[in-house]
Amino acid sequence: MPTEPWLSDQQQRVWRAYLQMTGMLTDRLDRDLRQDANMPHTYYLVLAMLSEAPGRSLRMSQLAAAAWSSPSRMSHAVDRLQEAGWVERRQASGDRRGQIATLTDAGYQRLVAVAPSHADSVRRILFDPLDPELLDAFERICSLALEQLRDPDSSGSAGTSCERPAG
Amino acid sequence: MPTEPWLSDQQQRVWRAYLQMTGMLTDRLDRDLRQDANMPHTYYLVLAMLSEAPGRSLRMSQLAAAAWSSPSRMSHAVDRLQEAGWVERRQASGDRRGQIATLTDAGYQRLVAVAPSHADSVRRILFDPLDPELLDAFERICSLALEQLRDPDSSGSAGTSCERPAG
DNA sequence: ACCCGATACATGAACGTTCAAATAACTAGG
DNA sequence: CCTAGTTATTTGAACGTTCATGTATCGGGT
Repeated sequence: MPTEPWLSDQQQRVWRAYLQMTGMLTDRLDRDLRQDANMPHTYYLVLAMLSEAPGRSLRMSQLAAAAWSSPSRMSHAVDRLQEAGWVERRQASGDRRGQIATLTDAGYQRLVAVAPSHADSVRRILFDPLDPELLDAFERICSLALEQLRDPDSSGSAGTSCERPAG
Repeated sequence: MPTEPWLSDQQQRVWRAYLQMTGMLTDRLDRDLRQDANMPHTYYLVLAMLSEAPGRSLRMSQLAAAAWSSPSRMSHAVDRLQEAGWVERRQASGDRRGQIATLTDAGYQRLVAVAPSHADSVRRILFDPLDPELLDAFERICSLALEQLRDPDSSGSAGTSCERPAG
């Protein structure tokens, strides 16, 4: 029903390049962060989001939304970050169900100790090679995909016929 | 030492869009594949790579390379795929250390049953919104990043000073 | 006041990935 | 040969994520 089945040769080529690129990039960032700060990239994002929030604090649900994480994942993550002494939990005033996560001084120091080399890696690998035109294009590509991802339509199976697997 | 510390505002914006886009996309694909075929996306890739190989077979190390996976991960993955009856192991002739993974008929049928809707999702979300220019740009962006990632230089810490975390 | 559903978060088991280490087989030098 | 070192693959424990479920708490109706 939609436009066409399968991917064109170029689309297929780009898709595989995309898969390899994102895989290698997250691998690299994750490995570096684990070496430098003993935490995975997702945990780094939690600290970064908290550091930007007023009072370096966010309710669990807001923190999960900010880091594009599920509530359950954030619960586990804050468990670990709390054990490490980088985040604290506090009861929310007004709503006794609410929990507020706060970045500790130790957590902030950890963050600022690691952030420069992390940001530098991202810039060197991903952005330095792009001229302004390509950067604009990259922004549009991400925005367009996000638009599709946020639409409630594209879910479930829509398969037609089949000859090649098209990994 | 390198060009500049941190990211520009636009780079920061694009980086976060990229993080959210890749996260949501892999989530969506992984969820769909688990529902349709009871396997994660990485396992789908294993089947897809095997299906394209001569004799639908590859040595473990080649399979790992084709799917951009570690040897250990592939070993565990083939364990599971073997339990499911989608892949078989066989001794390599000539090198008694070698193991050859082969896609079974059941595995191939599973693959072709799932592939259309999977490819369709990828196309709808990622490629349909792109005009030819943007698709070209996307290809160049991925290639440039991969070039950086393959270079042996960009590793370890290169941090300078710090004010914002720049998640 | 009570009930019903929704909301906020936590819990625990299952799963996939990673890491370090182990096993086994090949290869080259003495 | 035989030893030392390398290569191919496996193993098991630790970790992070997911899923289904559990436990409070809030809000709106009656």
